[in-house]
Amino acid sequence: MSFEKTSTVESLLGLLSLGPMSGYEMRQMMERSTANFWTESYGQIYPALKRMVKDGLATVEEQSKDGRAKKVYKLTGEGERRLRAWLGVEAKPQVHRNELLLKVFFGDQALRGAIAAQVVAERERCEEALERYEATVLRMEVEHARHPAMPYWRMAARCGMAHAKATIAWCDETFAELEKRGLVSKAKFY
Amino acid sequence: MSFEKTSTVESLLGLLSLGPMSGYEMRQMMERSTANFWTESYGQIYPALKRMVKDGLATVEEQSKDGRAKKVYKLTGEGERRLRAWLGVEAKPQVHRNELLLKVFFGDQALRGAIAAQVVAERERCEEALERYEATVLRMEVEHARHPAMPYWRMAARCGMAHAKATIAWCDETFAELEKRGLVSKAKFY
DNA sequence: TAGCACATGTAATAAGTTACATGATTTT
DNA sequence: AAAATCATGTAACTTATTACATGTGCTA
Repeated sequence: MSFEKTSTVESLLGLLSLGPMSGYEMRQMMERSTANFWTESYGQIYPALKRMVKDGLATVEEQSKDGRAKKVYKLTGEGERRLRAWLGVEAKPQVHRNELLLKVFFGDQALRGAIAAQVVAERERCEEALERYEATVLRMEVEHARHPAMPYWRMAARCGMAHAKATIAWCDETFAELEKRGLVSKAKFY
Repeated sequence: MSFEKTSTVESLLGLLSLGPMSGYEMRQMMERSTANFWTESYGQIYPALKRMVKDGLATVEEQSKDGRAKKVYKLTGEGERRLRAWLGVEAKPQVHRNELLLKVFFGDQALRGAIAAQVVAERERCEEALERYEATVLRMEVEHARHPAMPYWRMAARCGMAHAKATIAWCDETFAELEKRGLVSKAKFY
């Protein structure tokens, strides 16, 4: 069993494990559940679905619900096996590029206040992410309280939330240090 | 001033702000300093350097140190301005894909013990990252104690370390929960 | 009737890795 | 003498986003 470099196909298999659905619905579902740590564009989804059918990982059925045509995909046994196999393979360590850290690293070259502004902006982004996580979990708890996968959804969300919280703490600490060093441009923050 | 989607050129400008160097040396330097949050391959570096010279962001000088030829690049005023401008632009929020979280999210489909194993593996990766960060900072403190950029290098490292620590804590908490739910395959961990 | 959500797809472009090709020098 | 490191580069391939093209059905 060999896997591609990225997990586009597997993310779709995972969604199909929750029930048959169309490419459009997959995109939507990602937006409402995994958006904080995984998304796919239509440009990836539709070609991937074609490959999946060709490879026997899913089947298609053209449905015309209310005159509106859609292609509903369904996981095959082979698809399930493939998903399970992928879930058992250790993700190999990959560098996730972090533009903020790159900017901080070269911060000595920035105009006074620029890095402090980056830190403030990052803090805001993290607060937003945290809110998104909280809203997502809350909605899921309400809509799918008894779903067997719920504990896993909660675990995944908690990891993202832990990241966000740690980054917020770092932002505060770092902003304070920049302030102590006189590297915060007053005009912008008081 | 408009920027490309990624910061390959800017990462090279940043390195050149520390002093003139060759493409090979840039790669090496990244490996020894920003490897935890930013790397570039030669396939990116060499073409980018060509573009940079063409765009007036750097100049080249062919040097033959000890009979060995190399191209040493140097930042121009325009290159400096460009770097400073980039440092002042807020990074727009991007989803960084997290394969581990995707696997946890679909963990209900995994074989017993598989997700616990993923969590254990992630914990190890984070411990390693933490060690790399500590070693990097230590080496820098020794080699460049009085470098004006040192405070920024420390800040960047501390952010990465905070991430790693937060993830380790999440791993422990999550492993404990999986254990409580009987989702750890005994054979593998005792 | 205008606009939005539903629905599927492709083409162009961008971004990035890997493997290969080449050759010098230094270390083992 | 072999292997590793220094040094530059390109070609093939993979991955991903964005914009475009097309059309239906529902809602304001």
